[in-house]
Amino acid sequence: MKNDYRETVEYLLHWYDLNARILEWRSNPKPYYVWISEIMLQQTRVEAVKSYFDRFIKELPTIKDLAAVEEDRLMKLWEGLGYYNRARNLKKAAIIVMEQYNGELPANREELKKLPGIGSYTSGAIGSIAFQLPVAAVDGNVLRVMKRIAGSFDDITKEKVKKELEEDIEAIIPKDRPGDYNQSLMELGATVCLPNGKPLCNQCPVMHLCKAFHNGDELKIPVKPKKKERVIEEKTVLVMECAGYYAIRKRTEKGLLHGLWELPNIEGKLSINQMEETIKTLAPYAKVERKLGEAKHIFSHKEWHMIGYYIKVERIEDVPIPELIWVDNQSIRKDYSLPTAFEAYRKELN
DNA sequence: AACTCGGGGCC
DNA sequence: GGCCCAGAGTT
Repeated sequence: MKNDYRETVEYLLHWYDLNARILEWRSNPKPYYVWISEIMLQQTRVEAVKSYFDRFIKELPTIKDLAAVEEDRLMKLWEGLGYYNRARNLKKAAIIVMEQYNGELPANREELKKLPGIGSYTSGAIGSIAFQLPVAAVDGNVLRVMKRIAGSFDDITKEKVKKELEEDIEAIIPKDRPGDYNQSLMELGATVCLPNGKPLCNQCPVMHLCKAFHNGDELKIPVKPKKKERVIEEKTVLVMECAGYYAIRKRTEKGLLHGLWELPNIEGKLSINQMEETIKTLAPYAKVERKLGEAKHIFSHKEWHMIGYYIKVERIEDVPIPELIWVDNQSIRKDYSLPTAFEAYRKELN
């Protein structure tokens, strides 16, 4: 279904001029800054990104620096932000930009989209904000705002709906300020046209154009189907300590949190008796000192339900588990990316 | 078209 | 306890 959003342009741009938040990557929209910020902002709120962005740019001020950064350093810069493939793809793309684009991002949406980690939204965002290309940048905010304005009950998780919206936007996007128009839609979605049933319609610069508001449907839109339940995984986490050093290991190559570090852990929740039996076979001279509390960590699609044990080891040689490395707490904090999922047990390290 | 991939903030 | 967030890549 085609929608005409032409009338929104003047109101949204004017509102954006008065209400845009001051953000580092907005004040200085160099392609590299816009790129890094847009990747960080994928599925991530502005407030969470700010400090990561500043640190990242300070550490890796140019695409050349990013292309050369060491994997562990990169993961450390991303630690806690989540979706770690975003960071790996940044580096991959930076190498391609150095080798194929003379060190500068291409000012072309299709070329941008070829780079790892840059899809339809991000290519539109970088294209319009950094290069003033008249292209749409449709994210969750834009879908919500536009479907409310149109009074549309389309299922916004459908790819076709997103594609049609891109076309509708590109039909009316102002050629002199495409990046500002896209950002005005996102800014409105983030600060006024809020999700979860609390839009601030009385503050909205386009409420007179909004069919959802007119019809009293603003809480029913956007339409999304329900998500399926998360899978629950039970784990027993071991805090193994030897003279102030703690055992950690690198997670396997693929899948959840791959390539990051973790506290050693076993499938299933072991009772203290089971733990004592198990430790005999793993490390005969280790002692189960005490039970730690239970903890839960929720990912998008699974939950870890964990129990922990504090295990004391007299000599590292007594633990014949080759994949473990033994590191003091200060080094872990400085050099090893230990995901937030282990936070409850990480507190035991000192 | 469905699944995987993090973490946090807000109700 | 559930929702959603300036989504992209893989299957």
